[in-house]
This record gives sequence, C-alpha cells and structure tokens, in this order.
Amino acid sequence: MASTKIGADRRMGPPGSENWHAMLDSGEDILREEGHAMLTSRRIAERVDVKQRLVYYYFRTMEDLIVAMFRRSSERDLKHLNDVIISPKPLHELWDLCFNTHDARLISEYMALANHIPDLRTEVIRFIEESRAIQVQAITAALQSRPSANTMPPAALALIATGIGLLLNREDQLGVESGHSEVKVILREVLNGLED
Amino acid sequence: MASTKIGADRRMGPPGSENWHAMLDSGEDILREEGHAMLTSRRIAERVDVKQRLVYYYFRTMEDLIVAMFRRSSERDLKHLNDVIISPKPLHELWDLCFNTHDARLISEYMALANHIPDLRTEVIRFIEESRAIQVQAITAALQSRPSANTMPPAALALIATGIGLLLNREDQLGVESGHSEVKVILREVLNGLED
DNA sequence: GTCTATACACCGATAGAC
DNA sequence: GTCTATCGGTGTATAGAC
Repeated sequence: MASTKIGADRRMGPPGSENWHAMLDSGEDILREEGHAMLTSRRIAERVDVKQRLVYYYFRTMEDLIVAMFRRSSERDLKHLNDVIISPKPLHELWDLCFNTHDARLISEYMALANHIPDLRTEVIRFIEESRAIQVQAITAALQSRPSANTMPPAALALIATGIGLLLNREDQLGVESGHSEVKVILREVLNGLED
Repeated sequence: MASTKIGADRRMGPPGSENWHAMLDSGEDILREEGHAMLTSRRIAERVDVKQRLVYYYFRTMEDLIVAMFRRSSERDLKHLNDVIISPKPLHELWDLCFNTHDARLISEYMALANHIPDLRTEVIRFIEESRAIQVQAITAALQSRPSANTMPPAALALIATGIGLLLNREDQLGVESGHSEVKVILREVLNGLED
C-alpha cells in the first residue's frame, strides 16, 4: 500500500512448520467466518495465541499470507481431484466434490481478494485451469467408453457443471432455492446417462 | 462493530439529492477498481471533493452507504430486466444482459460483503429472487409459444443460464477462456431453438 | 526463534459552530 | 447544508533485545 519498501530482507520462519500451518488455519477460519476485513495479523496472532510480531516472522506481508493460504488449499484440492477421477464413477464423484466440498463464503472472499492482489490472481487462474484440465480429462474418458451419449464437448460440459455448482452453492448459502431441485434432477439424469 | 450505539438520531441529508448520488457513484467506482478495503468515507469524500464529515450527513454508517449502493443498482437492473422482456426476442436480450451488463469484480465484492452485512444480504436475496422471477416469466412465455421445444422447467433453465453467465463473466475477467467458445455456441443454439 | 516496544497512517464516528 | 476539529481505536510493519 505505502510507498515504503516492504520486508526487504528480514529473517523468516520456515514454511511448513507448526506455527506456519496454525496461522494459515486460523486465517482460513477468520476469512470464512468474519470476512477479509477482519483477516489481520493481530487477529491471527490472537487465535494462534502468539504475539502479533510472530506473524511477520513467518510471512513477509499479509498478502503473502493470503497467497500462501490459497496455495495450500488449492494444492489439497487438486490432489483430491486427482484421487477422485480414478474411482469407479469419476463423474459422479467430481460432481459431488464440486457441489459439496467448498464453502461458498470462502470462495467469494478469495474471488474478491484476487481482483486486487496480483499474486493471488495468478494462483487462482492456475487453479482454475488445472482443475478444469483434470475435469476435461475425466469427462473425455467417460465419453469415449460411452459413444452413444450426446456430443457436447468435454470442456463445455466441465464449464457448465462448474457454473451450476458454484451458483447452487452460493444460493444455498444465501437461502435461495428457486429452481434448485429441478436442476439437481436434470444433472443427476445427465450424469447417469454418461456413467454406469 | 463497537458496542456504542451508532447514529442514534442525527440530522440526515436527503436521499436522491445530488451529493447523495455522487457519493454512491464514487463508492461504486472505488469498490470496482480498488476493492472494499478501500471503500472508506475519506476516500469517497476525496473523489466527490467534499469533506469527510459530509458522508456521515448523508449516510448513518458506511454499511448503510453500501446497502444504498446495492439497492440503487439493483433497482436499475430490475427496471432494465422488465423493459427487456417485452422486446421481440426477450430470451436473446436476457442472455445478452446477463452476460454483458455486470462487472464481475463488482459482483464479487458485493457477494463477499453480503456474507457479513445482514442488510446487504437481505437486499441480495431479494434481487436474486425478483430477477429470477422475471426470467422465469419470460422463459415460460417463450416456451408456451413454442410447444415443440424441449421440456426443461423454466426455473431450471433460468438458473443454469445465470450460472453459466456468471462463470463466463468471471473467467473472462481473469483471462481464463478454456471451453468458453464451445459453451457460447451451445447457448446460442439453445436460444435460437427457443426463440425466432 | 520469539518477544517488547513502537512508529506512523488511516479508519469510523461524533460534537458543535456557522 | 456544510464545515472544523477531534476522539479512540486498529492496521501494517519494523528495530533491536534476549
């Protein structure tokens, strides 16, 4: 923010250590429960029960901490995706994952933050592209073993499912449910037509 | 935030006046361009070129200002929706509106804010429900005049289109385009099948 | 590795004059 | 209607001791 140069070459704590993980855990909780206006070094220190100064020992800036939070989370998600697509019914599992795993509030916060933190934006783009590639791979495989199915391109199918999943999640969280059951029925039918 | 009672009964400026609109305009610009961390009374005053104190003459709290921003914007959008559905090709117009009107960054900010500002949350829910009702009405009318078309429920169709539109917008803004052209082709075909 | 202490800027909100 | 002046609080980030 300011024009002063930031964290030029301080001594830094080791990524992956216990405190490092604890700070990212607390950061995620705060972001989900209280929003990114409350995601401050003081608040994280309070939750982890250390002094505020220590946060800046493990992370150069608060933005660095946010990027580390997202990166750790997205690496877990991609790992999970890769596990799921070798299951017996990968498309069903993918849909359940897309629909049940993520907290809509957390996604909203990251999206808003990504608009103004370039490094986070880069991570978000990478995550979207990598997860979509995995989805496309699974869909392509499923369509090949089922040549009778309709002919929508895998990339389009992946994008449409993702878009629907995100919106259903978000509206669920808000308490809006108009059209939801109808869409879920349709999606279940499409999935059953493609798999098993 | 604090436990002190806020803005108990101050003298307030008239909604709809020139300054009132100018402050909401500036607030929208800041929210879109710099994010809600920068959406402060001082920053708005700076843009409108008045003193900071004046912001609190027109709005009791910053949260009130944010809610007023969203409400003014959503009222315009609903009016626009109602205009569009009496056009010759309402479904095409609806899609263009959903896809072209909104700035994805602004939507992200409002969504994140709605998670933590109850009054804004209420407004967002109302907007979603009212705009969906208008969409469903238009889709229902289009399907009745075209009984040969497929039989997806209007509410499901509205939700799916909205979900796709939001995601395409968001990814466009991030610079991700995998699958976009394929989806747009499909959507155009569906629209042409339903209308004209 | 972790802490004390602190600089400095900015924020929301208000009292009361003009 | 609009302004001056200000309170109390919180934010990021750093210097330097232990």
